[in-house]
Amino acid sequence: MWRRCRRRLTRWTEGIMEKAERYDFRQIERAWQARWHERDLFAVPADDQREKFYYLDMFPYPSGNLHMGHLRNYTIGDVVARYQTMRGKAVLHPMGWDAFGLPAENAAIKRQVHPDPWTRRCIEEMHRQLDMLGISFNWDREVNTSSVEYYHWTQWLFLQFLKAGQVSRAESMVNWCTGCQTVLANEQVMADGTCERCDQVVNKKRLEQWFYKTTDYAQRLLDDLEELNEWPEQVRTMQRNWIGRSSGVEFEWQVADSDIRFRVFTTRVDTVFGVTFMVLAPEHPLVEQLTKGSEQEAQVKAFVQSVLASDQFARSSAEAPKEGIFTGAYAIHPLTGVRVPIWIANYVMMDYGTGAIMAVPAHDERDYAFARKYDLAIPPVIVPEGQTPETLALPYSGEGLQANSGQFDGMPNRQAMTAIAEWMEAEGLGQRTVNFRLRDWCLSRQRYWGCPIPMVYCDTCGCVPVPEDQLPVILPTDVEFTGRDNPLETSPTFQHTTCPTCGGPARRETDTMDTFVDSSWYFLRYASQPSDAAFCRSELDRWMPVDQYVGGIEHATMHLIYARYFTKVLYDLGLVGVTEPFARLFTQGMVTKAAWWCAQEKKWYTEPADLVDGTTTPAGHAVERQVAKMSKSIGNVVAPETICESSGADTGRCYILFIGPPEAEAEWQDDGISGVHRWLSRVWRVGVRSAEAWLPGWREVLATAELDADQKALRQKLHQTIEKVTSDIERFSFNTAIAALMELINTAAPFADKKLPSGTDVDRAVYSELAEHLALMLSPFAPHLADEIWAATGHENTTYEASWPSHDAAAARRDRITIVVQVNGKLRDKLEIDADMAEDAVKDLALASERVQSQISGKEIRKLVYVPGRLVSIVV
RNA sequence: GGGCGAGUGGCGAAAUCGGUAUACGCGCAUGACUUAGGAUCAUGUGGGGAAACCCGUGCGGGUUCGAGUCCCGCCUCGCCCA
Repeated sequence: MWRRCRRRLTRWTEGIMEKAERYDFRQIERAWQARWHERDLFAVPADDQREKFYYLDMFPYPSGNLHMGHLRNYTIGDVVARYQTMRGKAVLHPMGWDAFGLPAENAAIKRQVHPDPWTRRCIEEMHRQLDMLGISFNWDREVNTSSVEYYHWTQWLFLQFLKAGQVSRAESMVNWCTGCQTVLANEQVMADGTCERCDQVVNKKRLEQWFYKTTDYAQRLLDDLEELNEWPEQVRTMQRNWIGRSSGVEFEWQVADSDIRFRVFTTRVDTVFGVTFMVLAPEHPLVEQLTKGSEQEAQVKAFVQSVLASDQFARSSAEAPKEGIFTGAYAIHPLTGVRVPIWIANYVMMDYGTGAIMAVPAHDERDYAFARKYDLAIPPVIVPEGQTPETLALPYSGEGLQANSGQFDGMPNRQAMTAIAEWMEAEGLGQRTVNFRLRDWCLSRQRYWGCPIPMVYCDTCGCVPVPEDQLPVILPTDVEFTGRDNPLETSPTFQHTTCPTCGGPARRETDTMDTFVDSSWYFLRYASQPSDAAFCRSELDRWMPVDQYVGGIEHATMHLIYARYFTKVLYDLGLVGVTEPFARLFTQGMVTKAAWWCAQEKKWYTEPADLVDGTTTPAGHAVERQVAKMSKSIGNVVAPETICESSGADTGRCYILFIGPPEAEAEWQDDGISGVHRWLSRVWRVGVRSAEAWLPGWREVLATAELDADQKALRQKLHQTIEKVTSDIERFSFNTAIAALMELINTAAPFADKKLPSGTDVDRAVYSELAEHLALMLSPFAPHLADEIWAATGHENTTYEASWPSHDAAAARRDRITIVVQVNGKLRDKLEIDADMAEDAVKDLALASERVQSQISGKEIRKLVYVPGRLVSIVV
C-alpha cells in the first residue's frame, strides 16, 4: 500500500523524502510552487456556490523591492486566506499595485526613464518576490492603478462624483519651490522650509484646485464608525479626532466704521463676554481689504508673507511663539457694542472654522499667551465657586459661574452655553452650528505620474468635463522630465484639445489626481473587472464588503477615511450596495531591526560584524545602537531572497509570524530564524517517518484499538493542538499557534523514536493520524512542507484543497488534572487528581495535604474557595 | 501639546474570563554521538538560600481568599496626530 504512495511522491517531488537525509527546503519549495502554478490552484472559480470570504491586504506602492517587514502583512493574509479556504469558503485574496506616485517621477527625472516601464519592471520584481514566499494570491485579479484599464475608471468615477455634486473647485495653498519653479508635496519640504532637491526656500502659493466634498459626508463618516465594531478602537478614535466634530455658535461681527462683516465660530459661547480682541488668520481674505491704503498695510503684508513662508507644522504647535500684528481696524462686539481691535496672528488657521476667532484671553491658553505678549486686556468671565475674578489664576479653562456677562451673571457656565446660544438665536445674532475639523479633500496634484483629471478649459464654455465616451484621457509620452514645472505642461499633444461642447480650441486640465483617489476604490475593481465598466454591481453584491482588511496603522485616517467616503458616495449613486467597505480591520505592527549610527561618519552600520566590539567603527568612531523600522535608507532590511536561499520560504513565513503578536511592533533578530528552521527540520523528519509508517486504514484501527499510555498521550496532544491552533488563527494569535505546533512536534518526535522502529499497527495508526493532521494544520503557515507531508501520507491533492481538521473532544480530554492549593493566597501544594473528582473530595484532599497542614494546623479555617479544575484556596 | 498603546528571565515572548508567572523559541551550561561540529540528540536554566522557605511581572498605593491582569497616582519608552 505505501509503495503506491511512494511512487506518487516520486512523481510529484522526485522523491525528496526517500533520498534526502536532511530538510531540502529549496527543492521542496520549488517543486510545490511549480505544482500549484501548474494547477492554477489559487484562482477564484467564476461560479462558486460556497460562502464568500474577501480578504484584503493594503496594496503596496511598487518600489521594486520588498523586505521581510512588508511580508509580515502578506504572510498574515496568506494564513487567513488559506485557513478560510480550508474552512470551505470561496476566498477572494487579490493583490495589486498602488502604482502612481512621486518616486517613479523622481526616477524619471534622475535617470530619464519613463515612469511606465520603470513601474512595470518594479511590479514584475515584487510579484516574483511574493511568489517566492508562496503567497496564495488570486493573480488573475491583479490591478495596476497606473494602467489605462484602471485609470480610465478612476476618471469615470470622477465624472460620476461631479454629476453628484461631490466635486468642487476652490483656491488652496500649495508649496511652491522658488528654485525648481514647481509645486512640492509636503514630504518634499524639509523641516527648515527648504526644498529637498535644491535647498531653496519654499513659499506658499494660492492655486485653483479640485476638491472632493468629503465635508458633506462628515456626519455620516462619524456616525457609521459606531457600526464598525470589528475595527480596532484605536483607529475609530483616530478617525473621530480626525473628523473633529464640535458644536458651537457661529455669529457675525461688523467692522467698525464700515459695512464689512465677518463670521466667527466658537465652541465656548459662554466666554463671549470676555472677548477683548479678534484674530484673523494671515490667509484670511479680509486682511487685504482691512489694511488696503492704511498706514499698517506694508507691515501687515510683510508679516503675512513671513508667516506663510514659515513651517506650517511648527506654526500650529502649541509651544510655537505667538506672533501677531494689529490691523488698525476695530470690530463691534455684537452683544455689548464694545469696540475691540482686530489682529492677525500665526496661531489662527484659515482652514479651521471661518479662519477668524473671537479671542478670550482669560479662558484660552493661546489667546492668553498672545494677550500677555501684546498687552491686551484679560478680563475673566467664568469664575469657579469660592473664587473671585481678582484671585482667579489665569488662563482658566474649567467650569464655574458667569461673571461680567450681563444678564447671565451667576449662571453656571454649562447652562449659560445653552442660554446664551438660545438668546443669540432669538435676537437674530447668531446660529448654533456644527463644525468639523475634516476638510474637503484636495485631489489636484501638479504632477505627471497620476490619473489625469478629465476636464478641459474652453474660452467660450468655461470649464467642461470630458464626456464619458471620450474617456480615457491618456497620459502623453511626449513629455520632458526636468524637475521643473509639471511635465504635462511640456506636452504639446496633451494640452491643446477641442472643447467637447462647442468644438472650439480648448486647453486640458494638467493637474492629476492624488494617489489616494486610486486607492479609494481598488477593492471594488478586484471584485470584478469588466473592460467596459468600472465594476459590475452583481459581483460587488457577491463580494462586498471586505471581510478582513489588514494593513499599517499609518493609514488609520487618510486612506481609511477616503475609502469610506468613496463607498458612501457610490452607495448614494446606487453603484454599490454597502455603506461601509471594510467589515473587519486589523492593523499590523511594523518590523524593526537594529542598526548602529555613527554621528561622526554620518553613516549607518547594519552588520555587527562590521563593528569593533560592537561599539566603534573600524575607524574608531563611536556608534549608537538604535532599533528602527526596516527601511532602504538605513539599510537594515532583510531581503526575502536571502531568507529563501538560506532557510527557505516556510521558515521565513513562520519566523515572521512567530516573532511576536502581529499587532505589536517586532524586532527582527537573525538569531531567531534558527529556532524556527530547526523546528521545521524536525517537522520534516516527522514527515519522513510518517511516509514509512503510513497506514491508510488508520481510522478503522483507532476505532477499535485499546491505546497504551504513549499512544493516548500523543492523540491527546494532537487533538488539543487542533483545538488550540484553530482558535489561535481565529483570534490572530499566530505566534502561539506556531508554539502549539512546536509542542506537538516535541511530543511526536520522541514517540517516533520510541515506538516506530518496532511499531505495531496501532502505533502506526496513531502516527498516521498525527501526520495527516499535522500536514493540514501546517498548511496555512508552511504550505510547501505541509503539502510534502500530505503527499507522503498518500494524498493526491494538496492541503489547500483539503478541509481544516476538527478536534475530537474525547481524545483531547485530560483524565488527570493538577489542582493548586493556596493558603492565605500563597501556593502551598499541588494535587494530581482525577478530572471528575467531586468538590468535597478535592477539598478534603487539599486539607489533608501535609504541606497544607503545616500551614493551617491549630488555626481556624475562615473561608474555603474552590474553583473547579483549578484550585482550592484556604483562608485562616 | 493632544490621542493611543506598551513596560514580564540574559533576549524574542506566553499567561484568551481575576486563579500554578515565565508556555514556545533564542542564548547559555553539562553530557551523548563524532576525526570534526556553527549538525543532531538528551538534561538543566528567574533571583537568594544548605534547607525550610523567602523574593519576583517599571515605581507607589488600593480592591480581593487570590492581581502581570481591575482601580487611583507616578516614571520610562513607542506610535499616530498637531
